[in-house]
Amino acid sequence: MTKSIFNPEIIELLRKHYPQLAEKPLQEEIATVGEIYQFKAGKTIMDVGAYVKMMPLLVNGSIKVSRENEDGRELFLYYLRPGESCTMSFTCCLMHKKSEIRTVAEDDVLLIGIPTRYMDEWMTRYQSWKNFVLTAYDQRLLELINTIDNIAFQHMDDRLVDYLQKKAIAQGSNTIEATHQEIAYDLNASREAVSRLLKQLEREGRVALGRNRIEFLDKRF
DNA sequence: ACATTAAGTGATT
DNA sequence: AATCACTTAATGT
Repeated sequence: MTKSIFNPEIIELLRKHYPQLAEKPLQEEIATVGEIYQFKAGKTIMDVGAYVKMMPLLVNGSIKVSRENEDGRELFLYYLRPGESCTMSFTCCLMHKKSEIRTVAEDDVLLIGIPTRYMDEWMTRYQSWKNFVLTAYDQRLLELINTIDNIAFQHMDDRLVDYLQKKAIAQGSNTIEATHQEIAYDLNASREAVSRLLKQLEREGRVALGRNRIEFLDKRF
């Protein structure tokens, strides 16, 4: 059993990235039971089927969240940004369920991990915690509905642009480093489809293409 | 120079 | 839109 030590560094991170968690006792409790974790780019943080033992509060970097279906095919869902937390982990924690999703560090990641056993009681003890969780849920749900729309209506071109924009934001650069194959895998599409759509975007002057590289020329991101 | 991997293309379903 | 078969281009050894 690890001894809980009050970590003032966490208070600082909370103040900076989670201003909505303003209650002093809550901050102090997080600083006592929470731990700071670092993950290198590309590292899997939580895999499908694993039991969730902590809830992450993302501080730095981006986390790619994707789902894997029965055939082992992957589908990109969304990116987590600093100030956001993984909605899935709440449910998984509370119900002691295995993870349905995989999370991978898109770039170098810094997060505060909170052991799952506190989720429940904080919901009743801290108003700001409750709000934080519910707001996160609401936002994520809306975004997922959006994603489902895109998939259901099979607008591959829109899905691709959406994906590229999110990836650009997640990587904090207008130049994306990825192969067409990798993108296709994330979108559950064929490589050729991605190549053709990217070609078209290039003809429209929206992107510049290179091997392993897609540069966004659009200014809005 | 050669092998390997990424990307582009046309045809077919 | 997926798959196939093939070409072309870029990169590593």
